[in-house]
Amino acid sequence: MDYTTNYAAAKHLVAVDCIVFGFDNEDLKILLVRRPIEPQKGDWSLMGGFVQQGESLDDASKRVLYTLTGLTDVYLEQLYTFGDVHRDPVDRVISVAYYALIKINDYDREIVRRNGAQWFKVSNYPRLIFDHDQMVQTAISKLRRKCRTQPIGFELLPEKFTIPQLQSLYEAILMQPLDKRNFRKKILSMNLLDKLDEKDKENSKKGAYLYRFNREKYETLTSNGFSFEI
Amino acid sequence: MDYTTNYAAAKHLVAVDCIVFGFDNEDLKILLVRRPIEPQKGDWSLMGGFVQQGESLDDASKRVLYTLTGLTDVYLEQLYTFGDVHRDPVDRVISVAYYALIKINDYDREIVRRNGAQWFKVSNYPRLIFDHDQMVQTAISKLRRKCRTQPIGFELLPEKFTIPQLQSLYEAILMQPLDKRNFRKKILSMNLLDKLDEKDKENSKKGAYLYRFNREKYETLTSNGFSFEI
DNA sequence: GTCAGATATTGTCGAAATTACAATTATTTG
DNA sequence: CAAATAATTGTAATTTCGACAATATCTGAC
Repeated sequence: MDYTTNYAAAKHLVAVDCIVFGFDNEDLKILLVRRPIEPQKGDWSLMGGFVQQGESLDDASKRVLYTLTGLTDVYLEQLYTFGDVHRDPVDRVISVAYYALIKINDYDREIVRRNGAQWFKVSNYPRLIFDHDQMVQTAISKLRRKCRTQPIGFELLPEKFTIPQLQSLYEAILMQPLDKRNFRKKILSMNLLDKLDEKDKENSKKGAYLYRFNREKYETLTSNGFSFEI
Repeated sequence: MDYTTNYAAAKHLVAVDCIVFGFDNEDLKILLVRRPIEPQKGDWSLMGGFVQQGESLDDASKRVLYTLTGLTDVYLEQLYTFGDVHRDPVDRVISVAYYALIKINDYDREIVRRNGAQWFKVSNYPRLIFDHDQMVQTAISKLRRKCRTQPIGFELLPEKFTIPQLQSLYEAILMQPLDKRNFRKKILSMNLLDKLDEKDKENSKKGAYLYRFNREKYETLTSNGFSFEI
């Protein structure tokens, strides 16, 4: 910041809003809440909260996410800051949007229920308050771009997952079908997955082998110039 | 934003800081100013200013850039919001960083001189106040990533430019030499440049043909599924 | 006016990556 | 044991990428 203008300093309300993504082996979803106060009480919205004195933006986003899901230590990244003067029709509020990638069954269902939260497909979710729809679209774009060059998709899957599960995750994010043989070839050729001796039999009669993402391998390869690419 | 927490609202100083990039046919550069007030008066810093009541973030960044360079209508994009509590040792200030790409000879030299501004190579610039160094590094990373998939490099070149000029811009941003034949082949194969009948003779005896980026062609191609890639 | 110097411009070939495409395997259930 | 379901595997054609060097054009010096 700087003091090089002739303008007097002005203080602002600053909020964080969280786009929480999950994947249910079928669709990419976002977690929405019903706004508990006026104006627009009861309308669907992102989960948010004001940044406190002595609280960093990252800490505020973690707090908001914890309040909603009971989760800590999840993938959480700053997305964009929305600062139009009238984005909130009542007060002028600058909002820093964050997006989180969570394993959809890991959150505390009780806390979520208490918050009136609900999962919606990103392909079909209700009208949101203010500019929250723009936030969601920005987040989807970013996720779609980023998942191609960074191994962040795994944040949306359980620890152990199958190749077809991983493929359908990518298909849901990218909104396009992928070739089974080519997908498997590519992902396995990167040598980032450890094949386990277990099979998942929930989704097929034959059963599919489970794999685990090996972050250490990823970091070793990356430091040697490797770059992830789907 | 939301009111769903038990915390009382707190207001914050919000600033914008601008990383201004230029290219002098040789090096990628940033424009820095000397901080005019205490603390750390006289130290090098990014140009910044506080966000006013009734002023959007985008407008604030445009104002700061205009104050520094006299320019309007330049490429200006939000980068990241820096919100650590003690990033400014005196006051708690949340800063939204923007980066600008300008044609290095287009700015008003008088205004720049009055601001005590100076261009520095991104490969060698002085220590900056607060977390401004982190801002610059974040901006360079973003530029390096983005210039490969979006035609933003042209913002740093004059209206008319030669292929070797364009190549040395990319070499400066990416910090790696590129093959002349392959570069020319690739860029021309995209059909985004109009070849002019003029030559630039400043930089060589033979002279190099001038080209112009054709934004309409780019948009047509893009809407047909084309994607820019260096 | 000729030569040296400097940069612009052009093409080919082998390697690597990408794409398209279909049969077989393993298991469960009726 | 037949049918149904999803997982798993390979190959060939195409395209893209990367490496690599000779020629063209102009200026300025002599």
